Amino acid sequence: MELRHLRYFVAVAEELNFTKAAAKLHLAQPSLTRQIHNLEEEIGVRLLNRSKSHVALSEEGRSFLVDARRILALATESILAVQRLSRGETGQLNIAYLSNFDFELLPETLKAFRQTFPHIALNLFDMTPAEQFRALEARKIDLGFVGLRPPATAVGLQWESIAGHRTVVVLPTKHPLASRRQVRLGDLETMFFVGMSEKTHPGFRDWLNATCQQAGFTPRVLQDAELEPALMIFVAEGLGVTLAREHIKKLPHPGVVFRPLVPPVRSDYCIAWNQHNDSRALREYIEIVKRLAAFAH
Amino acid sequence: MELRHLRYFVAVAEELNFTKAAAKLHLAQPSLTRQIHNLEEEIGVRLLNRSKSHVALSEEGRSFLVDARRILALATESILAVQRLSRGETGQLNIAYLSNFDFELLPETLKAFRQTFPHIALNLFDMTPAEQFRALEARKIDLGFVGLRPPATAVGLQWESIAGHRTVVVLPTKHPLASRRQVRLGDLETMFFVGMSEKTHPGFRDWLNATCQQAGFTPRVLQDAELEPALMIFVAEGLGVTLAREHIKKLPHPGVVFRPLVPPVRSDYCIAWNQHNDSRALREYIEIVKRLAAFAH
DNA sequence: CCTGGCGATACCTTAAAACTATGGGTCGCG
DNA sequence: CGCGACCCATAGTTTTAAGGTATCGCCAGG
Repeated sequence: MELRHLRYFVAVAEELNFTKAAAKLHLAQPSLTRQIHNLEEEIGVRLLNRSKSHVALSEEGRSFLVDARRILALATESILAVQRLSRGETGQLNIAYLSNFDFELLPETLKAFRQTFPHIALNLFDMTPAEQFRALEARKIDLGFVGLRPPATAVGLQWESIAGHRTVVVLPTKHPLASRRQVRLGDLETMFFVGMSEKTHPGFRDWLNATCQQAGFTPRVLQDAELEPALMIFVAEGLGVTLAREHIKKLPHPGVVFRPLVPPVRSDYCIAWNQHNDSRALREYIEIVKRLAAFAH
Repeated sequence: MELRHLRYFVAVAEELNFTKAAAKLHLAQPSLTRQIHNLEEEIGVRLLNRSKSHVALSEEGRSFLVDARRILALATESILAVQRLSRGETGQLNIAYLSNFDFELLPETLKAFRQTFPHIALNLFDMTPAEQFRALEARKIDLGFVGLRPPATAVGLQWESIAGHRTVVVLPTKHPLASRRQVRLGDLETMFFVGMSEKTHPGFRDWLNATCQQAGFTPRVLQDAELEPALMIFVAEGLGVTLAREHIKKLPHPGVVFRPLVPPVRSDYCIAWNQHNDSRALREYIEIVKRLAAFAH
């Protein structure tokens, strides 16, 4: 059975006259007769009762007509839907971010995107970087504001740095260095550090090591936190110091102070996506992020 | 676009390999390639991303795949459904009756039908005879327990008498004839009658006239009732007498008595259906009614 | 009883689906 | 690094089946 058979059957059912239905289909009447016969033969059910000079739907024909119309409507609607999708008139974009480490670029770019592509649904998900990497690999989300560079274990991901944030030192209030207005990276060489767990922030340790290496030392990490609030608690309790992007200041915590580094140290903020993701909405959104990121510098 | 294109596309989408998909479809690979190309060209959307030696679904392809599967499933399900219908495994039978004038044959036949065709849905509707005739013409119902013979105005209806019910006289308690154990039809010649309205019981007047004609007179009808309970009230109030099938006794009413006719007069009880209705369930049901009706004699 | 309209049938034409053969590219393995 | 296996695309041919023409037979209406 092909859609053609359904189209022909619906036409005959509407006209109840093979000759007229054939004309409407721009078809010769015998061709139509034959196709309907073929259809009835294939499904093994008489759909039309033909007395000489009169055609009527059988009970089965009436029932099948409903289904035939539904199938045809679904087919044309599916074509239109996929065409709309390819023209970018519909679609969705699933974006993940880390609520504890959000910054202006996310709402700005969402607003800009929504203006240009108002018909694309934007879905936001709050995930840790590790969750984002998994979701990107599984194509559950299209783009993640991961911050950290994707670790080597996350295959197939593409990333781009969209900002160079100032790095600050996070200290307990009662820490000797807290009295200074600014801190040199080398001052931290002898300190114990707290960090983010690799389970939730894969690549954090690499980043911390690489950053400290600029001052020629490897940080000694005593304790890992799974989420940012826990990190602040650990620092406040004096378990160690840590480095973080300046945006951590938006998460103030009693017993914790932030001090700028001299000379300033910048750390990348990355977005990541699946390199096999050919979503047009994604491409457009990345363009917007890049443009606004460049503008912000 | 034909269902073939969808079948082929789904196969390729499942295998992500033209050669294997072609084998699964018992098809040469170039044919499959061409059909997919044709499909993409017709709808104007790239559904598959082919790098040399790798096939992947595009975003549009993923979306279209869902629809394609739905359409194919609907198509096969529709065929199965209409086949079940033609085998009598499914279907429905809409039957109307007059609740005020019901008799044993209805529940008996329903029970017998349900035993033989347990998968056919039986829908019952309470309608006046006039409503039943209209519904039969409009094919809203398949069969009506109309009682009366279809009037000439109801075209395309077929009917059959399934019982010859005894006719009784309906009298006010205080009526002179009420004191008799039985009444002759001729005794009613001088009486005033109440009857059923032609609006709700088309053909009632014809039946009443034809019955009285057996005694050589034409009844003088003073008042019409739209429903049976109203008829009983009118008789009780002394507006007139009337004739009815014996089953009217199931509707006792204070101030009303029933008296048999001597010699007995029988009146047909008819079922009616649309002569163009080729429903298998209907045919089977009529057979059951005829069989049980013959048995009841 | 004839005529017009309709569907079925027979036979032919044409379009397109399917096949074979083959090319050229990529990937993986030795 | 090169060879072979695999894979999709293309070209040309065959085959299938959809579409067209002519015509028949049959009912319905005049």
